[in-house]
Amino acid sequence: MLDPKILKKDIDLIVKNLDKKKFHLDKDLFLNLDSNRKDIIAETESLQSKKNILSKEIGFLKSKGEGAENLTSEVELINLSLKDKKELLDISEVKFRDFLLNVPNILDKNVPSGNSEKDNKIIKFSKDKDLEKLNKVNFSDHSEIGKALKLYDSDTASNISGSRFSLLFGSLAQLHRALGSFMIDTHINEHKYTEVNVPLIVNSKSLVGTGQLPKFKDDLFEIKNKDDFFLIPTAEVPLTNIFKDKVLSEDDLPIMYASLSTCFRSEAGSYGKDTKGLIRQHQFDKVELVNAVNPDSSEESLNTLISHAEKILDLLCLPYRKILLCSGDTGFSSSITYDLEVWMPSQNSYREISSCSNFKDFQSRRMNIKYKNKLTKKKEYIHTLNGSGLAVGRTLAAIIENFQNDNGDIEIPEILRPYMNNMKFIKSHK
RNA sequence: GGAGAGAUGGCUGAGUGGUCGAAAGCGGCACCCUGCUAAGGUGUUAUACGGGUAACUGUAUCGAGGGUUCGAAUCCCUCUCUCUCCGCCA
Repeated sequence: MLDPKILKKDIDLIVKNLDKKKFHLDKDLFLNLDSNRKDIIAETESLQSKKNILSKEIGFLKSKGEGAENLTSEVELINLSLKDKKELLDISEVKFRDFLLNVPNILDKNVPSGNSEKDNKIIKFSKDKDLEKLNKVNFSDHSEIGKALKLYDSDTASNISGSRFSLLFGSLAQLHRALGSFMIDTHINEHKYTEVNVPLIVNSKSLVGTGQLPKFKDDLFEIKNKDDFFLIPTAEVPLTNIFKDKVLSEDDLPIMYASLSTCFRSEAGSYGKDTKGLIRQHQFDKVELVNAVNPDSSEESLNTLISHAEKILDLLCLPYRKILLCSGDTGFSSSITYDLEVWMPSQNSYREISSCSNFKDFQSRRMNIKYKNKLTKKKEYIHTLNGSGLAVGRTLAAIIENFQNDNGDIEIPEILRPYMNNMKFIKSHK
């Protein structure tokens, strides 16, 4: 949520900024809502004030044993018009807040202008990009490889659940589990995150806090027989909401939480896209990194956060590139987003495997997360950031495709072998 | 799922219809004092939204929402959450 005061003050600048995000901010509507609300507040409060004064006087008179019928009937009259005013006020407050909740975050000055992913800016390629490997022999899709090994089955999964679900068997299931463990272990041990085990079901308030609601309800799975339960689309939601309504001490910042969790997305509107394999599932595992930081250091924190995600790709020796998303591709809540994209040989392209964003005070304003600033002695909004470190299913897919040998076996990246009983290859399941 | 108890400021905890944004203690902050020194004293200490250059001022907030009343932390209703006991259960 944007600060309504700043929005009003810099409205023309903000309209321009959000224009680049392909959001049209209705300036007149906002100014109207704002002044309308203020007028009603003023009227309501002056009535309320009158009422308070009179009521006190009645109390005073009665304590002296005197009658106060005149005053009582006067207050009754005030109450009548107050009731109408309060109804108007409620309506106007709700409209005002709804408006604000639907306005996206403003873009960081470093975000390049652009409309679609074509305008995203490539920042760098991974060091050990193995071109020989990239151009190698076999371009089988990971799902084909998995099926050939008899360790992957989407047909049976769709009987059990429906489309966009998978079954993994044997050493492929083990590799999947190893990946999750390796990632979270690395962040805990090397990057000093605190591991958190989170609820996979959250209420709508939490989703409003992080920005999935009210605008993106269609992307979520809602639980039908229970009021106000949603499956999390990412652990970002519970992790960031840990801080909701808290005032943190400046000394505690930054707070770094990491969680390996299952995520659920309805993938509405992506019919026909990535229908094969593990790339776009209704259910997938992901390690999520969330930082709560001092506003002064959020830019630096984003770079560090990205390096944490990159570290995983480096350790796995997967080829990737780092992308700065253009204005049109940057998400609703984000001010600036970098993606990491892993090389997928079968698609001859890079695919998103991590998305790291600085939300600045957009989420903390929605969630009311503050810290006590030692210098100003005021409570101020913190900055929140998050990133995937990494999406486990997509990483598994990338490993299958990038580490496939000519004979069809999959070589297990060295760093994962301790998690796999020192197994070196995944061979076909007989 | 059944039975009961509860939810008050950063924390503990008083407060059952008016002068209560709320006693007291702890904690925090500021200043002062000092041969009782891991001490003492004094003051101060919430948030949001209005109005005002400002000093300041108005309104709201005692889990949430509704109701009774001229007036609600206090009475009534609904909901949420927490705790205790019973049942069930990974």
